[in-house]
Amino acid sequence: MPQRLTVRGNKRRTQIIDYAARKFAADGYHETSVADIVNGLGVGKGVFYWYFESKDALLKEILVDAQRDLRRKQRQAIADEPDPLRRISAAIRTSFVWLSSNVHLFLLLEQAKTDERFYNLVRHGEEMAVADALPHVKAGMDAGMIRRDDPLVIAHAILGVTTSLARLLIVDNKEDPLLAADRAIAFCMSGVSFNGKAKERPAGIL
Amino acid sequence: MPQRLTVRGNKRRTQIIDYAARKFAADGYHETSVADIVNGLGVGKGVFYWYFESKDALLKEILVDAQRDLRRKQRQAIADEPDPLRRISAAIRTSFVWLSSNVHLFLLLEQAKTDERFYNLVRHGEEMAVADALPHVKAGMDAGMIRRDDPLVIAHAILGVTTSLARLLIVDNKEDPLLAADRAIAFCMSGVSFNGKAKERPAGIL
Amino acid sequence: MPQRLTVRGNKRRTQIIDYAARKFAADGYHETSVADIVNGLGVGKGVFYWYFESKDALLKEILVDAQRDLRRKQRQAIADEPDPLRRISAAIRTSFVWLSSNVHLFLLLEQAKTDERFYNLVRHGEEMAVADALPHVKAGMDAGMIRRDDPLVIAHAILGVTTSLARLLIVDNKEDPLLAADRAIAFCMSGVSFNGKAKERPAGIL
Amino acid sequence: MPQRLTVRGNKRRTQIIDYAARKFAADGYHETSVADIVNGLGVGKGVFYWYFESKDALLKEILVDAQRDLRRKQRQAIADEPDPLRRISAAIRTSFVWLSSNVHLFLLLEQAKTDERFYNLVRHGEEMAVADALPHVKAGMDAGMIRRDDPLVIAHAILGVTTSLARLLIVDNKEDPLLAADRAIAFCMSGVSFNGKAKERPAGIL
DNA sequence: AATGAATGAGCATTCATTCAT
DNA sequence: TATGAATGAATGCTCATTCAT
Repeated sequence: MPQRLTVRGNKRRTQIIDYAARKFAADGYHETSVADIVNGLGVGKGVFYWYFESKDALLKEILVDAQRDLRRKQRQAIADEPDPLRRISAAIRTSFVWLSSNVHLFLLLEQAKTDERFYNLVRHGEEMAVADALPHVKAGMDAGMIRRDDPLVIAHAILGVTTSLARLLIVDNKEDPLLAADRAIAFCMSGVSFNGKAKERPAGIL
Repeated sequence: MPQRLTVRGNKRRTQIIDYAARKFAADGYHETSVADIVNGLGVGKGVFYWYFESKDALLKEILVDAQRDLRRKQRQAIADEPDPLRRISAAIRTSFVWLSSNVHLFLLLEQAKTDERFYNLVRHGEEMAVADALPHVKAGMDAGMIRRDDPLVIAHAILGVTTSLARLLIVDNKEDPLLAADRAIAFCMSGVSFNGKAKERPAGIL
Repeated sequence: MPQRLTVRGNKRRTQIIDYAARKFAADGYHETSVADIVNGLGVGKGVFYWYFESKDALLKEILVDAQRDLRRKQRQAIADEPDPLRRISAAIRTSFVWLSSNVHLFLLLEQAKTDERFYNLVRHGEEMAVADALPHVKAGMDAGMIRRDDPLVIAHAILGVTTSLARLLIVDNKEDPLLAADRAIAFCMSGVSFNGKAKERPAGIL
Repeated sequence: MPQRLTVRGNKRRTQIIDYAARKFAADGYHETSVADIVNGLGVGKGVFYWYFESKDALLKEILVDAQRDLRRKQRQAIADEPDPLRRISAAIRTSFVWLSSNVHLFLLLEQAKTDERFYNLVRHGEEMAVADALPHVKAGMDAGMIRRDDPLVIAHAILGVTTSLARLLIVDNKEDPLLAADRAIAFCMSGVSFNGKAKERPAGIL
């Protein structure tokens, strides 16, 4: 609501965003009341509405921020990589690394995606991530490295594998993100079959 | 609450379950009130609590029913298939067919999975589906048809691809479920690469 | 909110309307909370919203009902009166009688008229009252009994005198409504001057 | 709160009073928050409470100022007029002129009159206006120019006509105030009947 | 004089659940 | 079995007012 924030104000704002994101992820958006948030922070209820127009607006901001942050990281990771398959691998790896240090945001995104009110927002972010990946998938096809299919389908399948294994390996099993990424990459490259020519040589930590 | 239901009572019950499931899927569980349900059915509020202990209990029943139904269908489809890869393909294909005629249940399951209160329930159902698939994955590995990795990881990756492409191709694009399934199978079999020996010969409709 | 009300329900509804109207008039609409109303009636908060969509909706209903009631009474009083001036007098007299037994509704109408949200509603009711009076004013002009001016202006002036003297004589001084009406009629007929030919012979109760 | 204001401080104060008066009149006192006022003026919230003890106190000051201003103007207009009826006419005319250039204050007074908290204040101002008019009404009666009735009733009736026609002709129809005043005067002088001897010769501007 | 931040009681409204009939 | 009525805790949000700087 206020136009310009002081340094103190900006700290408060960030504090609320961070606390709320974790609480939403842990207890659920609907189950977390504004009262829970402000009480948890030990501030008055008015503080919340000083910084955010509504509870919905806060979640939207969290979601947009999270997706923007992940996207930015992915672009950086891909930037210097000429090989299409390696680009895709790098993107997957970045996702796992980002996710493992932002588990709450991952869970929150998954949650929001199933809520009519936020579905479009999350979906839009995903579409952009998919759109980012599309050129590389196409380039891979043109270079004969990737089998021909609708690139959109390929991209969504990769997203599905990433999401699914992130939940299993990172959230539940708390595995190392780079090792987990390698397994997702392996599946995306050759599915259940043995490595074909599409297999890239992983540049992971080990 | 009631022990035994008359024939009429059973119809009412089923009617409520069906209406509620669609409403929950369309508008969201939290956004759908018990009043919405009973008003939509043109009955009094007492009816609801005659048949169900609570709103939560109703959703749980819907979820369990849905997962049981899908699982039963998958078992039937797999029963006569000796080849491990074909079993997996058949399971995927069954999922797509079931999903395409139960889109609301698919969406509801996705939704419930992100809700703390129902997460364990849905997860438990998924674990069973994964458990069902596990022997086939292992058999495939033993037969040298599937590369060696943690079978659980493979199973979850397949689940991720299925879920992701079901949403894209069935829910959003309303594609034919068997064609959609073939694309998911293709990805699961060989990822982005060209079909290796792991590729099964599809036995789809065409 | 409910479609059909039982006898009991209708009683409750009327009870709420009546209690709220008096409370609104006494303490002010804004100053009276829904909690005040339900506590005053000794019922739960949900009861209010079982019968009314909102606090605003309740006030609107009170206002419309009040204006409809007054209008109906005025029409009855005028029905058998052939003389234009006597019709006007009868309408004024009816207003005073109605007002004296519905002081709270009078005050509430005055209050609502100054509230942006209800202004149009009240104004619309007044316009109808004025429209009811217009033909008689015109008839009086045509018959040479009323001086020529915009009938709308005349009608509003009469309304102004009625409102103003009702507040002074009925609300504040608690005078007899018929005597009070006679004073308003006298002013409307000849203003500050002595009775000219426009003076009607009062047919008041005494 | 502050005892003495600097020149700049006085300007601020006047600025707030003026802005708030218009906002209150346009949107309603309750609907206008202190935040609305300070934001509309582009100043901080503290400013408001530097100059005014409370929101209520501000409105009270606006109301008192408005009534004092109108009263002062009426006294000036009446000062040199010996004829009782002409005095009354002059007062009515002054009201219309003042109202037409202070529509927001007129509306605000009407609004405040229906609010328990401000009723007494506004009423007190009106009583003083009535008290101002009373001697002239009495003088008119003594001179045989005005029919005998309770002067208070006559004065309130005049006030009612003025208020009612001001709303119709000035606020709604935006008529010329002097022409509008003439119509109010005509009604006050002879009601609906033709001009008797009570009719004064209007000394309006034209 | 002025600002942005903070307070917290209060408000309208919702809704799962219970109850009398 | 079924209904309409009732409950009341909880929620998101507002806003007059105060405070630290």
